[in-house]
Amino acid sequence: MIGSVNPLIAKLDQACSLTGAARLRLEAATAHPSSLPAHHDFIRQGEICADLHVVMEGFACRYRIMHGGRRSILGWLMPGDMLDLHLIPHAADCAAATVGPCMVARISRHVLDELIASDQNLAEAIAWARLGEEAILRQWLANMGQGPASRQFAHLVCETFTRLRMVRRVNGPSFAFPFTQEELGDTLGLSSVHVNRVLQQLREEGLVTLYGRMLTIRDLARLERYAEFDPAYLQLASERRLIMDERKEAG
Amino acid sequence: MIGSVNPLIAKLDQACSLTGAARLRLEAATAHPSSLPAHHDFIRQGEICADLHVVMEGFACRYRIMHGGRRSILGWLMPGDMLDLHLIPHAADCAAATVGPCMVARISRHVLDELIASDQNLAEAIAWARLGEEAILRQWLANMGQGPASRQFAHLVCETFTRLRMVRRVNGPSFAFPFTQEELGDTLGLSSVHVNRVLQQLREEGLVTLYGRMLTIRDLARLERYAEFDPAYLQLASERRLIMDERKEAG
DNA sequence: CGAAGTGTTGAAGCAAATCAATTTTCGTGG
DNA sequence: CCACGAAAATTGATTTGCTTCAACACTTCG
Repeated sequence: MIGSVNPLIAKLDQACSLTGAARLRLEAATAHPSSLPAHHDFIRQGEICADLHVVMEGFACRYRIMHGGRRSILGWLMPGDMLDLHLIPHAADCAAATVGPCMVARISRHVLDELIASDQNLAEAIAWARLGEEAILRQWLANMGQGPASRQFAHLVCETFTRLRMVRRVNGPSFAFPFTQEELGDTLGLSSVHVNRVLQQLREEGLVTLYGRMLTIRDLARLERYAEFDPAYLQLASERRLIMDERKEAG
Repeated sequence: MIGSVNPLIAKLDQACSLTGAARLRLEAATAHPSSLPAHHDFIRQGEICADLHVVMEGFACRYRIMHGGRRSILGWLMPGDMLDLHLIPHAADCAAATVGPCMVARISRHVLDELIASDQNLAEAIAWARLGEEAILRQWLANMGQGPASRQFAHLVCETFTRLRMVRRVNGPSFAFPFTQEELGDTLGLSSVHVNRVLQQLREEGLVTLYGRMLTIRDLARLERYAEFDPAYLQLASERRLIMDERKEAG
């Protein structure tokens, strides 16, 4: 299953049904991703990069080194996710690195401009993708630091599972999960020791297990309740259709 | 001083020097803000609002009611800040409310589209404003939950002071600060009791005092060091000029 | 003037950090 | 393939920052 679907197309198509021509253009633009090893920085903080990166396979993250040496992970990037989607080249306010081995495509600003100019629908889909990106960021802000750590982690798992499903990267209850406990700690603002205890707790409660680099959801419904997870913020795409319909009725 | 400068124009002009015509258009679009009382909701969560709101005077915030009744404040809005800057109408993922009394202008999507179409420079300035918005959001995520609560609060004060300065809303060391301790707690994810103790600590250290609804910075340099505050993320505007210069040299 | 909202203080409890030691897993070269 | 060293996971003991609960003072406003 993995690799069988272009994740970028899957994601954008969910926002605005793409034409065949648009699919072909996207397919061409992402046809030759580079294969990066685990823990490889591909955007440095402060670097001005005009090009767009697209994660095609594996996990990457955005992070920043804080005063005192502590690392803070500010976002996870999964297949179909774009980096620096802003239409303006600017200095990166945080670095980006792979977590496990990754496939990352690079689209030059020039090609991106062409893509957007060529297809109104595609331009709109990209705008929606950016909106979704922002929604996730705000959700992280709301999630982190609120309630017990086990709930926060459970929420993160629910989000990840949903995002992966949207780009057809899971179908069963398990998926590859290359984060170390220390990296999870850097994400949630917890010590790795405490992450370990949280994982044990969730395993004992029969919600989630993490063996090797494989995460398994034991009881999705209970996990979502436990995490207080509401997938609405990830489903801007379907919401969009509601809005379009409303407009037609109004106009 | 307060009210003497249109904060939206001040902000956008910092990103891309505006033409006289653009200033006039912005002035006209924000000429009749409505005056809202304190603690007044003006965007409800889930509401689909196509129009753009601009805070012209006072503080507002974005918030969400969490499972369990707790309120989480996800952003502060100050003079010159725009809400729903996305170019797409969509369901709000969090509510917006005034904190103290506020002046809020409303720009219809129609007028906004005209503004953007009329002036390339203005369109670019708005894109930069959105970039700045995102940078602040990411900074909040990095700030909250990292290090002691007193540092987090100090950082918030530094950011607020800098943002207000950029729109000419302060010149001395003091400024109006209408937040209750409970609202500060909802912002930082702390109990109001602990906020109270943090405030006392910062006062004892001679960094910040908060009397009535007026905040005074006693020692800015020390406060910034204490907060580990780096204003870079707020200065995308000046950075922009660097990038433009680079381009000219390259091209 | 009374009532509600806000700020202040103290005491007790708890979640998570920290420190430190041990085991397990993993990657690599012999 | 096994042996080795390094990275990651696990466990226990201790400490601390923050929460919660509760009472009380102060302010603001109807």
